[in-house]
Amino acid sequence: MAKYERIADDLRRMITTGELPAGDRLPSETELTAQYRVSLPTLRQALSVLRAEGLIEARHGIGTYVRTPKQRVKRTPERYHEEKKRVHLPEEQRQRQGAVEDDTGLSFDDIEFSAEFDTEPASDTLAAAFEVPVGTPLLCRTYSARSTHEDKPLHLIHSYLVRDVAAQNPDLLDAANETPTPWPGGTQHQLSTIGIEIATIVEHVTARPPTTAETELLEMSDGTSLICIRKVSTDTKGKTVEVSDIFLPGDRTELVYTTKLEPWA
Amino acid sequence: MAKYERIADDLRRMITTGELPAGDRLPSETELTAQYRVSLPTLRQALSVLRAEGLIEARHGIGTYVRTPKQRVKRTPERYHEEKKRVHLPEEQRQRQGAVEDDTGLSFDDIEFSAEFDTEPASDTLAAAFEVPVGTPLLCRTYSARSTHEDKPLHLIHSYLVRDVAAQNPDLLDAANETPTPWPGGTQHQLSTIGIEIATIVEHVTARPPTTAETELLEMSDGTSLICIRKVSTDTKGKTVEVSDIFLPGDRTELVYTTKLEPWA
DNA sequence: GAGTGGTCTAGACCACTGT
DNA sequence: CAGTGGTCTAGACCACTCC
Repeated sequence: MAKYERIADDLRRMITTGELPAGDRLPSETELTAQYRVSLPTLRQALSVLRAEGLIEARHGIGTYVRTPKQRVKRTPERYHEEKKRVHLPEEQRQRQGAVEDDTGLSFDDIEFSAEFDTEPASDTLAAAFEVPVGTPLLCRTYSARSTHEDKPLHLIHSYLVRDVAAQNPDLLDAANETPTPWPGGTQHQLSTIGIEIATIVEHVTARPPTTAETELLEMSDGTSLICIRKVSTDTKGKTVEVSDIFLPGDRTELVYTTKLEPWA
Repeated sequence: MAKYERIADDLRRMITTGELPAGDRLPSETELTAQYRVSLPTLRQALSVLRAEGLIEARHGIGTYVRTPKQRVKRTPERYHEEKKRVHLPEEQRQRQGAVEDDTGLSFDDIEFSAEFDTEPASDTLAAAFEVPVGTPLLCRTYSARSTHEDKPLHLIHSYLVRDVAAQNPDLLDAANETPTPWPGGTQHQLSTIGIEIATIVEHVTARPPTTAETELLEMSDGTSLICIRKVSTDTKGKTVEVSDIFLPGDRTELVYTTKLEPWA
């Protein structure tokens, strides 16, 4: 077994048994090289393993610390039921309760919101989902949200609509209607303005390491995973009307799905 | 910007644009050091970034390759409905169709199954879930499955039951009844033998990098995430009767959850 | 045996943080 | 300023794979 693996195993054991409690500072790199009788690069390789596993966190100029688990924001499909119920409420009520607030438990005023609109030709997979030719213009809306109290983004969303369909209500094409506050009532209300009722939402959940760009956008630390949800919304006739890619920081998110089974006769 | 970041960015661009297609071999490390005019450790740092992102894969003694995306096994809560329906079928039918087969589309004979039973004192979180005192003996059952055709495990599961409850049917305590083939009809049938009917299943989904031990157990490669599902099953009276921790390789799994919304009046 | 990636060393300098 | 982690070098040897 390699030296760096032995060191990583030893430190991991100390962390998981609580010998090195969460939040504690590890000895400095030079101290650890002396302790384990290895060169600095070798020691750093051991630390990089633990960093990749999310066990420790290095703070430049300060020290290396045992990471403390983050409070997780729960996200359930209940939000979609609530969003649908809100569609026919008066605007004032729609405005005060949005989907983001459902998830986070934060109030409307605590959330910083940003939206950016763009038009893109449909890729293979998106064209297939919408059942339109590849290259069909899609309205691509990019949303992000962050709490004003906490320092990190809550999510990053790319939402796709067929542009010609969305254009039936020109207000839907203008990002200005979602800046600085989101459209009151969310996407389901937006679609209702062009006669669309969402009947089914399917979420496809995957997870992978973030790219460096995603790490920066979501301000994720090393040793965390990115949860990706492809959300496909279909109307009452079974036609796909919206596709969203939702990116969530894996160390701060928990998805909750409830299945109710039919009772035996 | 650091040299290794420039190199990683350059190679990442070539991969994502298709200039370096999936499956292609990268130039050798010595070639790349010459090309980018850097030392070997610096170049290797650049490659380690891309490996952590899951973009490339090094094969010792052969070369470094652009990774090809894996076929994902879909997993939906539909399995739980099917499992419940099967409980009252005759054993022969139960045996030929198990939950693992539902997920993978593989037939009964293509799956290699292993089970190991153990008794553990309840931890804080498990005790809270079962509403029993901390330290109460729990039956901990560890399952894993792999396809006989493919080479990698499909999942790793720890299933917990209160030991005294399970002991009402001594067959449930004996791993021999699940080796080499799983209990016909799965956990829901097992619980039915002691008068328990599952009414609700809640899945809590999180994702994180695997530890080195988990990487080995599930034969995951670098640059992949671990999907963790804590599955809590409650009976018709709302009592928690089973808790499972399900671990899935993030690069080979897709979770699919469908939400049907109530129509507007 | 030739070529590949994996490990390790000793030492240097830089960048960040706190005092 | 001192102490910390971040980057980089030149060079060595090992382990694996293929011919």
